[in-house]
Amino acid sequence: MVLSKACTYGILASLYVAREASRSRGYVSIGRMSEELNISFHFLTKILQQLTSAGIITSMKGPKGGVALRRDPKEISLVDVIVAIDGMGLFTDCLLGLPGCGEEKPCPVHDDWADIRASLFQAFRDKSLADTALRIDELNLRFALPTGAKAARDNAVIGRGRPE
Amino acid sequence: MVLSKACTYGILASLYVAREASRSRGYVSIGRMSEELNISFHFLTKILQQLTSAGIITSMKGPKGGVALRRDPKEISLVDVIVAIDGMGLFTDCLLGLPGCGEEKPCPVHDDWADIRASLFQAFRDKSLADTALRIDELNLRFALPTGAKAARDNAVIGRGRPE
DNA sequence: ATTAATTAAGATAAAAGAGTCTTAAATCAA
DNA sequence: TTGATTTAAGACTCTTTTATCTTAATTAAT
Repeated sequence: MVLSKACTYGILASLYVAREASRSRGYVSIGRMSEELNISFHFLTKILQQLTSAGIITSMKGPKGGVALRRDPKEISLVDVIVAIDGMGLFTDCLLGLPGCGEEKPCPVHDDWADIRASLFQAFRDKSLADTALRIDELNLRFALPTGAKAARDNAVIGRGRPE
Repeated sequence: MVLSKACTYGILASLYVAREASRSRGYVSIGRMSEELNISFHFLTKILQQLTSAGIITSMKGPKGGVALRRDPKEISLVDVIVAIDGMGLFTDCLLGLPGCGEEKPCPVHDDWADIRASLFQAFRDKSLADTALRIDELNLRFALPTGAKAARDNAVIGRGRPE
């Protein structure tokens, strides 16, 4: 797996918050978000805490509490979210896990992987939450996780409502 | 992690066998290979069994036994090894783990990731064990895993012998 | 045939990742 | 102030991956 599950959840949640932010002011409830995205509430909470300590979101306790983006969604890239949860490893580590691999002492696949991970980094550094959230609405893209195993078919899509 | 540890070990082992094959005939001892690559013998054995059942290598028991490539190393690509151990997921799955993500029903990052995973596939499909093993010798590339934690510095390199 | 060397295979263990549960702390509303 | 709501934090469980250990099966050499 390229991204950890926690990281993919973090991205989906960030996009969800970015979309909500463009609709109404105020904080987005984690409980509601976990239901709509079909992500375990407590697990999601932990992930959002990581995003909080990374300075990507802020949180507020109590009624009407929840989370909100800390900066303008135009200024937050997907790389920011990925790095906050999975670290820089994807963009820096040797594909074969050989420590010390680099330009001076490359591993057998260094050159190819270095190119590819660089384009990965570039693609996701240039993709802001704002852009990506906008694309979701414009193209009516897939977004939420399926509710069950079989749900891989009747794809849940935010904005159209989800099947019970 | 992009590739599982088992998969990176499988690649290193395949390259090792390819290099040995170009030197002497006969089977390559798993015990010796595990020592030189600093990979746990029993774990490596299991990985090689996967490569065996995938038709990439053959094995022989008994004295002078070991493993050998089943086909011409020019005809075995890194993709073959990766797929044998980690499956096709890296080259087919949605980055965000959304099942059903595809051209018709893309996820928010589908387009970028589809490009990148395609170039990943292409790069490693066009890289044969023969080519890669040759490059190791020509450029005196890094190859083996470090023996310990600190060994990340005094990088072990096959062909120069390893420090005790 | 016997023995030593070597891979195969299965059981077990340790570590990491993913997910759940409980309690505490903060906030809002009445 | 009290109570309800919501996030924070830590302990705990479950699963998968990684690694080890033991025993069996096969082969070569004597």
